[in-house]
Amino acid sequence: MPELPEVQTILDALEPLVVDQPISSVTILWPGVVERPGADEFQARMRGRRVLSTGRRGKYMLFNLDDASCLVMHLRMTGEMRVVPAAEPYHKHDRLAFRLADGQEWRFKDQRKFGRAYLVEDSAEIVGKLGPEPLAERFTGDFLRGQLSGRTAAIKSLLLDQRIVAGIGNIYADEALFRARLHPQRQGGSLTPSECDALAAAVKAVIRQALAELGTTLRDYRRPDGSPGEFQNSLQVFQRTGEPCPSCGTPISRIVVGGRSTHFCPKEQVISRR
DNA sequence: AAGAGACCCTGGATGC
DNA sequence: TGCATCCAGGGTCTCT
Repeated sequence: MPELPEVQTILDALEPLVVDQPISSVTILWPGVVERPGADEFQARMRGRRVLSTGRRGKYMLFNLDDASCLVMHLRMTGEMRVVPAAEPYHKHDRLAFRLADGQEWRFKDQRKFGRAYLVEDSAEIVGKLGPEPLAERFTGDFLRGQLSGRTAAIKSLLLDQRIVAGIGNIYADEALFRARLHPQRQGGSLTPSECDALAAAVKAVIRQALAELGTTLRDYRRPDGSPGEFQNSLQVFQRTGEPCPSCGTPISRIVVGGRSTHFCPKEQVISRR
């Protein structure tokens, strides 16, 4: 499932292939992929456009276009981006394709049809309500403490709330909570200042490492050249149920928090001390 | 306002 | 072997 490190890795590979290439035609293979405007208008307005630069906010990809509009895309669960020769047959799960001037085709493939494209005048229409980037200077323990104040929901659920911090999904939430040695069901507002500091630092560290290792490939995530990431080899708790905690050897537990599978060390991540 | 749960989807895994 | 059911989860929506 693409989270911040996967989205950034994909964008880094995609950028040199799509920037400055006029889009000569747009093929919508499944109309539901276009969230706004309507499919016909999307097709008409994208034709002839050129990507000037790319960007990212949380898990959203931003493609800044030459008419000052912005193509915003979200991969959700199973979205993939590839750039292939235009003559290559479509895959069953291809949903959207942009024909580029150099004869290549930029394709969006998405088995489960959760991914979306938005063509907007201002990207803030889509990403305006997101919290800070985890690697931003303003994402600190103090900031986190302010956001968590009074909140009774599980810290795991709050880490997944994109309005608090943008880009974290199920994998990195579990990994960060393990690194900070916090139980995923701790109430957000119960975290002490030092625990907030530790959690903010853990989030930054896990995101930095996952970026360096080009993301986590468990199933569907692929870089645009088809190769997998490497962070799956660095996972300490995620999807390691029953395997020994890398720190103390206790078998990793799996529970459901906020409807999401959650993995943690039951000995080192406890709800209350003593 | 905040929190909990449903919903959207497909296909792989599991169970009978 | 074949069929039904469960499960994965990001974001949005509804309900309380």
